[in-house]
Amino acid sequence: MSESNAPSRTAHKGGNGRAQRDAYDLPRVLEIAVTAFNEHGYDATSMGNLADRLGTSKSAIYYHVAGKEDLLRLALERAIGELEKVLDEPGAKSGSAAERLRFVLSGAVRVLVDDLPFVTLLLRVRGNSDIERSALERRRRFDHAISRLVDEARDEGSLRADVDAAVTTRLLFGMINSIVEWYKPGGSITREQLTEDVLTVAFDGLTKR
Amino acid sequence: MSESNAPSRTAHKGGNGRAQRDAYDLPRVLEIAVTAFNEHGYDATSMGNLADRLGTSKSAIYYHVAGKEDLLRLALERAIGELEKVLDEPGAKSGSAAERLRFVLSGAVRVLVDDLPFVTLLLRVRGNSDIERSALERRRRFDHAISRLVDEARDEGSLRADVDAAVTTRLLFGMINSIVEWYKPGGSITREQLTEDVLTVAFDGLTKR
DNA sequence: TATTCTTTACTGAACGATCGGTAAGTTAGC
DNA sequence: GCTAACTTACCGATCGTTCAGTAAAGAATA
Repeated sequence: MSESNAPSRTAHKGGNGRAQRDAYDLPRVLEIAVTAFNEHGYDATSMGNLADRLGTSKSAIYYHVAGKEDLLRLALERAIGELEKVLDEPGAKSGSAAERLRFVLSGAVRVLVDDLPFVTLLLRVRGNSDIERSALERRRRFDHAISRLVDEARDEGSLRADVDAAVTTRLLFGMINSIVEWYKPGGSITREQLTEDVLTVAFDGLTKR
Repeated sequence: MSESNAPSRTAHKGGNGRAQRDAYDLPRVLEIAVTAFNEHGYDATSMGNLADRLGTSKSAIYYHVAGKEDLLRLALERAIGELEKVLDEPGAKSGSAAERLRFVLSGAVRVLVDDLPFVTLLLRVRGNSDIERSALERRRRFDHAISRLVDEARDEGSLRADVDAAVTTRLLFGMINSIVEWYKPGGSITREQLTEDVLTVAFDGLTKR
C-alpha cells in the first residue's frame, strides 16, 4: 500500500489505486454523517446538509452509499457490533459473576469511549424504521445479557438484594449510557480513569466511608 | 408573540361556555403531541400525523396553537418549569447539603414520574432551534444548581472525595434521567419505591454490605 | 507511442412526495 | 346574527432520490 501520497488524494481501498478526485470514500462519508446525525438528529439532517459538510454534491454521496438509511444502518451496525464483541471476550465468560460483570461493564465503557459517536447514535434510536427496530432488538439482547449477570452476582451474594433487580440494572445502564452525553475524549479524564470512576460509583455509591 | 400563555380566546369547558364540536382543547392537543413527539421524535412527527391521532384535520390544530414549534415550546416549558419549582421548595433551602441534595433528587424523581412525557421530551432536546436552546439553557442551570449541592455535600464530608466531582454529578444525572426511558407509571413499582431505590443505589451503590 | 475502451467518481438538473402553514368558506350553538 | 370551531383546498419549500452526462485515469489494442 502506498502511504507516501498526499492525504487529500487517493484514499484508495483495496488492491489498486484508482482515480479519485477527492477523498470522499465511505468511511469519511460515514464519519461526517454520524457527526451530523448526532448534532441535529437523524431526521433533521438532510442529504444536502451532509453534502455541504463534505464539500460535494448531494448526488455524489449516492455513489458511495445506497441512501440515507444505509448510512444509519452502517453506523448502528458498527456500534452494536462492538458492544456485542465484549460479551465474546474471555473475561466475560470466566470467573465469578461479580468479576464477569465488572469486566463487561469496563468493556462497555471502553467501547462507548472508543466509538463514541456511533454508540451515541445507537442510544438515541427510537425504532422509527425496520433498521432502527433491528438495532434496538440487538441492543435489548445485549442489555439482557448484562441483566442476567446482575442476577447471578446477586445470587452469589455479591450484590445487594434489597433493591429490585430490574431497577438496579436499569439504573446501572442509565449511568453508563449517559457517558455519551458529556464525555469528551482527549480531555482531562482518561478512558481508564473514567472506567474506574464509573465502577466505583456504581458498586460503592456516592457516600463517603 | 407574547411570552405569557392564557390566550383570552380559549373558552375552557370548566364553566361551560362556547360551542365545542369536539374536545380538541389545548391540553388535549398538547398531550397527544407530546406522546407522538416521544414515540417518533419531533422532526419525524408531522402535523398531519397529529391530526390523524386527534381525529381531526391539520388546520384545526392551528386554531388552538400557533404552530408545531409552539407545541414543543409549551411542552418544554411545562417540564423545565416543574423541575425548577423543586429548587424553590423549603426542603431545598434548609438543612445540611446532604439533606438538601436528597430532597432535590427526590423532587426530581417525583417530577420525572408525574410529568413523564413532558420531561422525556425535554431530556431528548438537542438544541436545533431557539426554543430548544432556551430550554437547554434552563436545564443547564438546573443541573448546575444540583452540581453545587454535590460540591457542598462533599465539602461537608458527606460524599466521597476520591472521584472527580463533575463526573460524580454527571453519573448521578445519567442514572436519574434514565428513568424516563423505562419507568411505566401504574406498574408494579410505585413512585415512592422508585425514589427510595434510586437514592439507595446512588448513595450506597450496588455492593452488598 | 498513439489511440480507443472501460471504469471511477463525480456534476447538475429534475423528480414526486411530503412538509408546515394559510386562505376562505362552512357549520353549530348561543 | 354573531362567533367559536372547524373543513376543504391549496401554497411554496424542502425532502430523499434518480438520471443523463462527463472528466480523469488506467487498460487494452494497434
